[in-house]
Amino acid sequence: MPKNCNFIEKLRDVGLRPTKQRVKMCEVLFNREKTFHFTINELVKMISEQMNQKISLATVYNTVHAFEKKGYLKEISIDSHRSYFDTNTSSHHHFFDEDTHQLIDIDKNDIDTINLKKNISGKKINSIEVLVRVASDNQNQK
Amino acid sequence: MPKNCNFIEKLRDVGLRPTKQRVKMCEVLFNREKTFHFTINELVKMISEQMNQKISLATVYNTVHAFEKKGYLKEISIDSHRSYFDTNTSSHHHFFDEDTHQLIDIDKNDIDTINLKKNISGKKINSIEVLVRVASDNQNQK
DNA sequence: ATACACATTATAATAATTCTAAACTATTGA
DNA sequence: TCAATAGTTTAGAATTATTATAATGTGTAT
Repeated sequence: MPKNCNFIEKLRDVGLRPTKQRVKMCEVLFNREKTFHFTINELVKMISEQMNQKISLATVYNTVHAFEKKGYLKEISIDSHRSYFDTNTSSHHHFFDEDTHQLIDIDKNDIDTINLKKNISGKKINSIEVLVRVASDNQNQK
Repeated sequence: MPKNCNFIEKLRDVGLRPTKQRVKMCEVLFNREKTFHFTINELVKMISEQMNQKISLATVYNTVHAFEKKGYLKEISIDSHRSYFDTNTSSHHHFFDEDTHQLIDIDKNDIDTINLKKNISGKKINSIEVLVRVASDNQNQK
C-alpha cells in the first residue's frame, strides 16, 4: 500500500479533492515524525526540491489556506513580516527563537494550562496561544 | 505649561529629535487615559484628522518603528494581515475579538502569571505573550 | 466516456511596506 | 545669531507578499 493512500482518504474526508499537488503537499507536510513549522517560502522551496514538476506559487497559497480552513494547519503569526504554519493543530504553545527564527513547540508538561478568571461577556474563547520569545543570552541588547 | 513639553523631553531622552510630526504622534498616542491599540492605517487616519497639514505615510511608518525600537510601542501580531501596536509596553496579555477586530487588554488579576518549567538552553526569555481569540457565542461555525 | 465542477497555472493586480533622493528642520557651536 | 551639519520628512518609485483572473487542465459522478 503506497503511503499516499491515507492522504487521499484524509483529503476526501474533509471534502478536498486529492489532486496531485495536494497529495504532494500532504507528503511534504505530514509524512514526518515531528510537527513541522514552516513559512510559505520555505514550503515552496521544499516542494520544488522534492518534485520533478514545478508548482505554482498561487497553488501553494491556495492549498495552504484550504488546509488551514479544514483544520490541517494552524497559522502562527510572529510579527508583521513573519508568519508560520504549524502541522500540529492541537492547542499548544511556542517558543520563538529570535536568533535562528525557529518556532519550537513548548512541551505540555513545561507550562501550566492557562486559565482565565474572566472572559469578555457574550463571547466564546476560540483559542489561547502563548508565544515565548527567546534569544541568545549574550547578544541581547540588539 | 503646554501639554507637549513632556513629549519633547521624552523624545529627547531616548535620542529622538522632537520634530513636529513626532510630537503630534506622541499627542495622539500617549495623551490618553487608557492604553491604545491601533493599526498603522487607523493611526494615519487619526493623525490626518487631528492635523491641519498632511503627514506622509513613510513618516508614520518610520516614527512608529522608531518608537517601537525605543520601547514606546509594542507590536502585537494577530495574523499575517493584521498587526497592532500597543502603547502599553509592559508585559501583559490580550483578548482579540474576531468579530469586531478589537484588541483588549487582559486584566492582570484575571490571568495567572505564566511560568515555564523549562527554557531552551542558552537562551534568555525576552517576552511571554498570551493571545486569547474570542468570538460571538452564536455565530461560531464560520 | 462524458460532462461538470473544481483546481492549477501564469500572469496581472493589489496591498503593505520600504527605499530613494531631494527638500527641510532641529541642533550645535562659532 | 547664524551658518554648518546631521538627522527628518516627503512624494513617489520600488519591492515584497498575497490575491484575483481567466484560460487550461483534472477528478468525479453518471
